[in-house]
Amino acid sequence: MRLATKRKRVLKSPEDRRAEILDAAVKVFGEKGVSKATVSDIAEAAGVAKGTVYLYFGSKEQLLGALRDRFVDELLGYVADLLAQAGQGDWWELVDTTIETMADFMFEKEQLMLVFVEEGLSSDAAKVFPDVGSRVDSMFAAAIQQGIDAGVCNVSDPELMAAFFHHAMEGTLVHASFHGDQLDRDRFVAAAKELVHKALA
Amino acid sequence: MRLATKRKRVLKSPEDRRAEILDAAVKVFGEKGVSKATVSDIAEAAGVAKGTVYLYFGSKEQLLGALRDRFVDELLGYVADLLAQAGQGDWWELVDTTIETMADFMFEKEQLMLVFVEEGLSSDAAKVFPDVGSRVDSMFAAAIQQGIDAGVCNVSDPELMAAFFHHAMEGTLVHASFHGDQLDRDRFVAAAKELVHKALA
Amino acid sequence: MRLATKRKRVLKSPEDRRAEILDAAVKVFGEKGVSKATVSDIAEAAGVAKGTVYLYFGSKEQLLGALRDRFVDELLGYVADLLAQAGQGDWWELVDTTIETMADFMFEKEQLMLVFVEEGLSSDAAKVFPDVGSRVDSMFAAAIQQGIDAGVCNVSDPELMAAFFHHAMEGTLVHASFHGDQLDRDRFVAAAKELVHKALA
Amino acid sequence: MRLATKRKRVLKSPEDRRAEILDAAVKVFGEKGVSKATVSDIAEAAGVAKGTVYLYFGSKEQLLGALRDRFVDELLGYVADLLAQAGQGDWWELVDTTIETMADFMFEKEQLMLVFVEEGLSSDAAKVFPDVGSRVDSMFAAAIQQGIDAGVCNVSDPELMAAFFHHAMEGTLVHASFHGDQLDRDRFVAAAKELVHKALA
DNA sequence: GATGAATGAGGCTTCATTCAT
DNA sequence: CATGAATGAAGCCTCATTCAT
Repeated sequence: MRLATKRKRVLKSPEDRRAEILDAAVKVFGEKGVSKATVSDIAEAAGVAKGTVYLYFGSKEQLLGALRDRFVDELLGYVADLLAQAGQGDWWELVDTTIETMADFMFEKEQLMLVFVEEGLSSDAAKVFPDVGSRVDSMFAAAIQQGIDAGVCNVSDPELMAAFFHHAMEGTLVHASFHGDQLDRDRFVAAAKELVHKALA
Repeated sequence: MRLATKRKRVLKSPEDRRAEILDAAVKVFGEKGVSKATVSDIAEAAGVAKGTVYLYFGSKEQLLGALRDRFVDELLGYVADLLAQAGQGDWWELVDTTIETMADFMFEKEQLMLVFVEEGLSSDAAKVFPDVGSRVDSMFAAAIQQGIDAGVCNVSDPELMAAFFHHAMEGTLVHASFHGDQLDRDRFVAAAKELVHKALA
Repeated sequence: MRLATKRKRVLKSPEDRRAEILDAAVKVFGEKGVSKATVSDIAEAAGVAKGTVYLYFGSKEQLLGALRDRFVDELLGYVADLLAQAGQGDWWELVDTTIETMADFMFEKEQLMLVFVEEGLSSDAAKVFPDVGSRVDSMFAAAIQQGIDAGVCNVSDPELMAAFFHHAMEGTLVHASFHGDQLDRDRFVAAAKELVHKALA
Repeated sequence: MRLATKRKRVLKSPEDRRAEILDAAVKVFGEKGVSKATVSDIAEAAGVAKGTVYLYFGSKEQLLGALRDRFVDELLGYVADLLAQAGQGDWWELVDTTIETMADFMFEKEQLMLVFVEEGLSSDAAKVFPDVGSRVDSMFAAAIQQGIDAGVCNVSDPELMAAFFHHAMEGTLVHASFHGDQLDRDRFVAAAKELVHKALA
């Protein structure tokens, strides 16, 4: 006689199941780290059996890849929104909007970023998938260059400055997030704006 | 008589052995990532047998801890040098020296930083050992506060600004290092100085 | 509404369904081996869903048993035909007919024999179901004994000789079949007749 | 507190360990069949831990390959002995010696043959490794051809006849072995000689 | 009946750790 | 001290079987 309570068999739409497992993976990877997290952990967090995870994702590695894909998709969504507003104001306004949008995205995807900061280093997947971080840097650098060309701002090394802004925000947030410190969004945005405005002045 | 070739037994002082193993660990952890790296890998890289690693370090986890300890010690050495020069010039000079010193330290310890960025998040060790990153942030924040108090600089949120500076530099360097991009030290220092000077003006 | 294409639901008589699944099982077991073949493979080859296989056969093991039953039934059909002709000619004619009948049966059931040669050894089913091979041996042995009693042939060890004949034919055919060599039926029959005739002379 | 008794750690020469594991593998594969046998079973039968099996053989598949290699080596040893005696007597004497040698080999390697009869069909390894059975057939066929050329024997289809002899002996022995019937060596040899002598007369 | 998503026991394999030599 | 063969817990993954639809 088995002691284990048998999980109630629940059928859901494939999309929902997939999303549930991905959400559980974000949670578990974020909490225990990618390599310490087991597929069992993820299955349990998702409320499904281990085998179900393999029904939707061929392997732990592929599950991570799917996570990355979803992350990129969401980031691109944010970027699209940004670009839509690009023509509607002056350059400094766009800078502020960008900072706020990035901050909001980071706050929202806090845990997922944690996963990729850890996993990105050393994983083979990192070499296969496009590096989202580098893309963001390039976007920022191009925007700064536009400001310089338009004569509204001034900075010697737009590329490095873009990387600095990106990692200043991301690193600070991830670090706080990992240590359990709750960072105030408005305070964060205000400080980031001050940093960027002064540095580009 | 066994046919397997026996490693030449080289007698060394325990300190040297320890250091050799730690160096090998930095190399292997940096290349394969902490969890993918095996104790065998490290032993092989150090030119000793697996058992020998356990003679010097109780476990893989403790080996990582020792690595962290050594890192902190070295960082403190750099900081001590910094403080020794603190009284010898004005505040802005100290800022520049700090930036240069940090940059040099980071460039030198590039690979080791990679290890801790990967491992630091989610590891148990992170909770046990002092968080070096937070210490650096505090140091920076205190220094900025001194500048404000002395009336030589101005910034609304010294704490966040300190964290921004720290992660801007660290994140940019680690990111480049991981992607194999070689960053020029002087260019990096110049950009960092511009960032900090303008942000604190 | 699901996007997955639904298999055309074809209603058939249970007997046909059963036979189709058994045929598919012979094919798949023969190609991949009993243990490497999955129930999914069989279902797919039969053009039904996995669950349907379990509607007709309680388990993979029982499916194999059903296969064996059908094989035995077919073999018995051949044997019945043989016996019907037993009285109609002399003993040597019966021998030739037997060889030809066995050969035809083996050529026809080539793949199925492959399955049982693999599975038969070591399987639990082998202990439960009657050993067809032994039955054939006994039949052969009895026939030889009749020839001896009738004074038309001569051999020291009818039992072993019967086993030899059986395995000579079966082994040669299965071996060729497994290695993909196509064996000519007439050549095979001629050689078998020569073997048996001379050995029993 | 663990209930499992800890195995005493015993160090042996690699050759002995390897041989022990191979012997255990023969036993377990023979008893349970290759696919039903687990690596744990083999380890237990060998009196070692599961990991030890992987220290000597990279995988279950490779263990099987090593078994096959050893089998071939042993068979070749027997063949070498045979050839050494080839020139020393007349052709019929060689035939008898061959039969006896083959019988002895088969009786000795009974269980191992069981393993390969089962495994050979359907395994990928079968395609990679040379097919021992076919080699034996070719050897037999060549020997028969020599007899024909020398005018001492007569048969229409040497190749098929060789295959018949081979499978008659192997099949009968494996079949008996699998069903637990103990076959008398001398009786077996006598019957085999009668079969071959009469068939080749 | 028919389907195939869901389940979970169990197999293969890795590797941190131990300890006889 | 140093070694590396031996160990076994634990993880990834497969697939026979079940059952809601």
